[in-house]
Amino acid sequence: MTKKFNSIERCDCNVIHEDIVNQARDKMAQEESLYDLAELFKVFGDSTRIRILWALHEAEMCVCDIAVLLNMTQSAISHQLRVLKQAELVKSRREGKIVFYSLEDEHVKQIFDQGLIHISEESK
Amino acid sequence: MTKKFNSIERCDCNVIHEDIVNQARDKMAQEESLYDLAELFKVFGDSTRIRILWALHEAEMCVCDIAVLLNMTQSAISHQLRVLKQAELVKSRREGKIVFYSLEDEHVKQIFDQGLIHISEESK
DNA sequence: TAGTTATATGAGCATTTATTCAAGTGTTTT
DNA sequence: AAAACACTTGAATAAATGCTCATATAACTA
Repeated sequence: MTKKFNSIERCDCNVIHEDIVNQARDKMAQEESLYDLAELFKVFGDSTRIRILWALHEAEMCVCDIAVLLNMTQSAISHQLRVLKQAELVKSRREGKIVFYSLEDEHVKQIFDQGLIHISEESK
Repeated sequence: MTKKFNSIERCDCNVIHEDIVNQARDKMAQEESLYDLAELFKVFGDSTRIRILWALHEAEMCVCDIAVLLNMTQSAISHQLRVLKQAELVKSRREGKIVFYSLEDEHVKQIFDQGLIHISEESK
């Protein structure tokens, strides 16, 4: 009854597997950008944003075109484009009244593809 | 004043860019698994889960080892391992009282790597 | 059998997030 | 200059999410 279940206490495993834990600790330190990585994937982890990216991979498009394509309001699309721009996944170009959006670079496609490989393996 | 701002109405662009929009529409139909893809990236889009995956890439580990490594409660880790397992990113193996978790396959690493490439490009 | 250890799980709570609504900016047209 | 158009933005709201706490389960141990 003295044991507090919800505290971060060491258990016997931690001692038994000490070398494994320390090894993993080194690996964690090695990659300090794991938080940035999570932020990047968070941007991909929304169906609206991923559909925008997928559409832009075909062609440069303006906000209202994307809106009708995804059957959503311009406002909603504009908000999400802002997120995508902050993540440096898309860039924009103004031509008069119209603002055209396109993919920032080619990595986007590669991140997509790796994900799709996993999806297709899953459904086997 | 008759214009409703927040409805999904066609604008002049949609007519002017008709072929581009239709082309993109074909591309959307082509990949009906975009929602699954978003779900996958959503799992990667959390720092706790991505650190778990990163740790497991080094070695198979039990729940309490991961907990001390990330300085979090066993409960929190267990909840996240459940999410990772449902996404088929990790698998588990029981050995007496202890449950060992490991990566389901090698795609995980590749998805990681693509993300890291983007991160490193960004910070240039 | 009772107690301990390792893990899982359901409910509750606080935070984040995606969308909507309303109002704004910037550009073109009349 | 005024109206129309394409887009942006801030506030509000509803839904989703991650963690905590308490409890449950499963395996081992005394």
